[in-house]
Amino acid sequence: MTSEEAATRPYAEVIIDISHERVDHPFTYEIPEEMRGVILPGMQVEIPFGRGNTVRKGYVIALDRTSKYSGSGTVKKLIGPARGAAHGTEADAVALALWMKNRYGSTAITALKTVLPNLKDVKPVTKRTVVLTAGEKEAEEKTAFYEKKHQVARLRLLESLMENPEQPYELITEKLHVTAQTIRSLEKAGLLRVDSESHLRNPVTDVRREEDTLVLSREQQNIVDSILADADRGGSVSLIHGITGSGKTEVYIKIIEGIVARGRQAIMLIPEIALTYQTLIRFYRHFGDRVSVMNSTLSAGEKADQFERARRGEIDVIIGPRSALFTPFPDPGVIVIDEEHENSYKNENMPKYHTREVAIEIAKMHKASVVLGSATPSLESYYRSETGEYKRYELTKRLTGGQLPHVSVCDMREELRNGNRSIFSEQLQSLIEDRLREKEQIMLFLNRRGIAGFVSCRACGTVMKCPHCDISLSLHRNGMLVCHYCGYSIPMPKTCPECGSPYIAGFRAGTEQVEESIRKMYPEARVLRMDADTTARKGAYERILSAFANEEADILIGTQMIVKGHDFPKVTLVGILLADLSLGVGDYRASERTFQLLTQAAGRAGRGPRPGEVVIQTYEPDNYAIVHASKQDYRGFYEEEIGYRTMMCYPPVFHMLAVEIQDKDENTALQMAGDIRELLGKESGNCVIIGPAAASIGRIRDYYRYAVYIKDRNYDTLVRYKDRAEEWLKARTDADPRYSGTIVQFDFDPVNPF
DNA sequence: AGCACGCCGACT
DNA sequence: GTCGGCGTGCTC
Repeated sequence: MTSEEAATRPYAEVIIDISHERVDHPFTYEIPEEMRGVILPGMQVEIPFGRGNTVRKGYVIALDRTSKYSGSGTVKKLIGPARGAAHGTEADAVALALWMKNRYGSTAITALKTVLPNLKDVKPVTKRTVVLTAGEKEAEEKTAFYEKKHQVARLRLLESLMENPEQPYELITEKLHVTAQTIRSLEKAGLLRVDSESHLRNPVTDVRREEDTLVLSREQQNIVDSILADADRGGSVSLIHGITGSGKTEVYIKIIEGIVARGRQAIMLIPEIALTYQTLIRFYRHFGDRVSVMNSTLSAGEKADQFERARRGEIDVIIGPRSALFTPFPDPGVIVIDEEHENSYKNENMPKYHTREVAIEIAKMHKASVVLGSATPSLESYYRSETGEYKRYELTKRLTGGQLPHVSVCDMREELRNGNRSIFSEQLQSLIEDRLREKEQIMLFLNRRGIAGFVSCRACGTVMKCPHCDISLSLHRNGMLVCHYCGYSIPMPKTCPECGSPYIAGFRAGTEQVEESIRKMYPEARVLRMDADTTARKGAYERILSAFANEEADILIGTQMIVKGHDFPKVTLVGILLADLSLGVGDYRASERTFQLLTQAAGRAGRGPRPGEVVIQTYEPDNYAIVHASKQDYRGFYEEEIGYRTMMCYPPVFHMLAVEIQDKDENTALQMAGDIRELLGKESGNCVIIGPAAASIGRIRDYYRYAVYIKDRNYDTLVRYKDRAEEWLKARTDADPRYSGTIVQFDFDPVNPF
């Protein structure tokens, strides 16, 4: 909306900065005359609110010619802008936020804050420079004057400026020991000037833009051409299914290059922790200081700076996790989602959005393209590429030279029958010995889901549990028992609190135990371990990976985190110690997750010239996820899995809404869950309802957790059920104060079990 | 969410 | 007789 147009609309629709359903609707305020045309949608404003007219913050979502308020109260005047100025890109953001509120069921204010992160409290960093304005003659006169008067601070400042007429403010106050007061008085005297320019930090430094001679294969070039042609026709959604090492990154770079050449911008999304240094360097080489990075180590202020730079058109490309999706580019042309199957693309806070869906919505608004890439696409994306909703491209050749690794499956039940009680199969042991002899590297991967370092009594079997959560406590190095959900911690007891037996000990079945076994069996091997414990310190993650890349170790032992996209050419053996552990999780995505994990882990082997070997150890060698992963057969897995999803009415064939209920009182939670089930049962004739079901973790932080699931082919139908449930909930909490403390949240197409 | 108005116990 | 407990209800 232009300023002229805004000036004709004296009423503002404002969302109050309170995240509560009872105030989650627009409030009408009158804009004082002198501010008309200044106050624009997306702007943060201060408004008087409530009986006491407390000054609160709010966000303008629309402007009107006439008051929309029909109640009996009076329309108040807003106070003014809270901070900053509107830029013009916010109108899109407001529309997106309201779309998200409706689709995912959050309050408008949390949706707005997700989409307009620059509205969160951040202090702008300004760079101030002190500039000499006095002429040479005047300056010399004044120098003599100050010298005579023994005004040493002023003298120091002026002399320094005569030598160097433009200096950073901080340099003067710190090195010269000149106070702000002195600078101000010289400014008043007209001798100098303080320039302040809001300076936006760019985390990209010291990387020279180089002529990167990327030569694409025929396969790669075809994809780039096709996607760019689509972009010129108003955009498309494409899935690139490419095996590990098939050169997806080069394709992304070339697509982005094409989009930037058309004067548009690009958003490159990567999973939470997976941004490798090598990938980054390649983007820097290509786009120089026109690219910016966003990651979790940046402060809120630095993140806001990146958004501001994007808005001003100082950069063309942003690389970052989920939150980088909301970069306010003036004309985004492509959104790339790498490793699109990753769970971190689902926001687990409100609004519980999926990055893929929001990206597609943003793309629709801007006639932009979405490019999804993965070696193991999510069932969702592959299914939509089958129905034709997305275009699909295949990258089938490994460019890095190596062939696909040889994969074998070891039945651990048989090992046990043959008297092998160690955690390594005969085959894996002999391969480890071989690789150590050959001075090649090994990765041992433990799928750790489900086994923590829990503590139990050998005498009576009591497991130490958190008193606030349905979770067993895990033993940490410092001798404390810690709950990973609420942080509760107690010192490790000497005797069992139930039976008094001293035989109480940690049941160590994690990576630590693997490390210990390896050290015992192969004392000469150099071992690195990577898990939540060893990466707790900042930078530890990168340190371990680079140590391994520099061949400072022979064996890397780790959990999920070692399989994400890192290239170690010297690795010729990957051992997956307990492949079926993630199958036991029990939600409908367990097989998909297992298949993805195994395929990605196997892909780590043989990235160099030497062929790789992969050993998958399992107790369920016939499980289809394991069988297809061992054959690196995505298509085969997909066919089988989609059959299961279809039969069971699960996503992506159906959509699923999880209504998550939490209360400190178990009966209240259960009652509410039952009532919601009944309500939804009445609403929906033919769709499938499950529940109330106890959550996978029945209690967290003293809140009892239940869920009701409802499935339907049509997403919008589920949105209607959500709206209906919200409305009903409001009435219920009004009528019965027992439920005022009950938390009810919605999760569409859940990715992680509740 | 927060603040005001409202209807019942221990204080000058 | 009043001061104040926090239980409901509204906020443009």
